[in-house]
Amino acid sequence: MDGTTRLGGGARRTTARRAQTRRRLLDAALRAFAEEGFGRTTVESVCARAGFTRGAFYSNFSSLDELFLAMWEERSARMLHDLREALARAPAAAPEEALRAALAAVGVDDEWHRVTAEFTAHALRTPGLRRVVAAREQAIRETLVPVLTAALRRAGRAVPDEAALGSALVAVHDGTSVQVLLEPGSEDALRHREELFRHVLYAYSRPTPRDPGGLEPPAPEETPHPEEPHRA
Amino acid sequence: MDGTTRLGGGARRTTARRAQTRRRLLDAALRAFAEEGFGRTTVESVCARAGFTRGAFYSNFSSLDELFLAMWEERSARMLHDLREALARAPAAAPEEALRAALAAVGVDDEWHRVTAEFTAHALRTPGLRRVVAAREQAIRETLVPVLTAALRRAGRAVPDEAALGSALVAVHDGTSVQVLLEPGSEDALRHREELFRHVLYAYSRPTPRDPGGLEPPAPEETPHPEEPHRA
DNA sequence: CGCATCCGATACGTTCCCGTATCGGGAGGG
DNA sequence: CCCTCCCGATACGGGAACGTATCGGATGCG
Repeated sequence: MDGTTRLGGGARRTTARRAQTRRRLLDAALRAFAEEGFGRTTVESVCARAGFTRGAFYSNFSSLDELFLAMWEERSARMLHDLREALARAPAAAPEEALRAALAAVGVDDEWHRVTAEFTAHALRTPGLRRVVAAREQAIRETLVPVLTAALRRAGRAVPDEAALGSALVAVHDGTSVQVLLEPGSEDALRHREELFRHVLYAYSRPTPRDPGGLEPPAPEETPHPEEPHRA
Repeated sequence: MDGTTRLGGGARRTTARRAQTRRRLLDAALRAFAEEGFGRTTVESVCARAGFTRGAFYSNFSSLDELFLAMWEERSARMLHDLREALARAPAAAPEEALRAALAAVGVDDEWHRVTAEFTAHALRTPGLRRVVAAREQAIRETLVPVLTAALRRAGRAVPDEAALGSALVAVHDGTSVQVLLEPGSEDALRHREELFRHVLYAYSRPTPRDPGGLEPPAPEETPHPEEPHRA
């Protein structure tokens, strides 16, 4: 914690303003990518926003792709962290509560969503990145699902297929986020989003017959699940 | 239908190979945008794929944005048309059947999905385009929902909120498409997608008490829907 | 306070792509 | 069969952004 790196055999030395420069570049990058779109964004644009010239950029990164990836991983990790925290804090009385906390932590941030959407599209055409995105999604699922499962169990509901619940929630989040952003002021979109989340939550769990617990069973009956007809 | 335009007062004349050129450019554009991403795609790249030089391009379009929009609208309209056709053909015995037909018509086309995803992200930053995309989504919902509703009714189920069902299905389609493409060979992703659709279909409908019809009621009971607690 | 080192600014040559202006071949019409 | 007018190819000038090489100020250390 001295602000500089040790000199140890061959290692570099100072690292003071460096970090700050990197940060400013990373922050500027988010704004640039959100406003101009990745792909239309130029090195110079990012530098201008950060108040630097390209010299600063090439001293810290070797390409726009690298900066983009670094920025995305940082924001994405931060989001995942916030999610964990929010879920840890939520007392998890009702599963609805936990889900609401998760949604609040993740939010439907316009800027961030645009960047993520475009990054995902980009990743779909770049095998290396595709794996990165897939891994992050998996991490999100694995953070979210156990907490929700626990909350559901406490509410007297069991989750037969946790993996399915996880991917359903992520899909619903992605899908409805677009809709919410496509219709800026629409209250309908937000309501539909929330409703869909609730439906999914209950569709992927069923009431545990035994141990009626103390909590009110919020609903009487269950969803169909007509065991795939297996026909075309 | 003579292949050329009438000369009437001041109108232009021929339009023979013109159409073919446009088509080749439009097709090349899809490939270019899918592979390189909109934004990284250059006019020259599109022309090269189509076997033209830039002269042909500027003679037909005034900008890449215009070509992009034209291409997207064409493909998107074609997709909507296919969807209508598939739904019209499906005898709609079971709602699952109708949904399956719809999904088959829409498909999860890698190329097309990437282009759409990026276009949507782009549209989110361009008010004019945002409205175009929103309108197209609405058209899709309005095509899909009545058919499914009818099929569900025939299967002895009523849809209380058609708008909600529509946006839920679109959201689920978008969200799960990404997942399927993120994990190329994954059978899980496909299964989860299908399962989620089924859940949504049943979660947004409930059995009609009267008129038990002739068709087997595929499931006994209903989903919770705990009337929003309205609490934070 | 002076020195070694880092780091971002500046300067430069290059590449890529744009958009326009002009040309020549070919498709229809008469 | 000629002749007109379209339309895509070619040629041209310009600008934007790239990546590198070098410089001078700042920074941290003794």
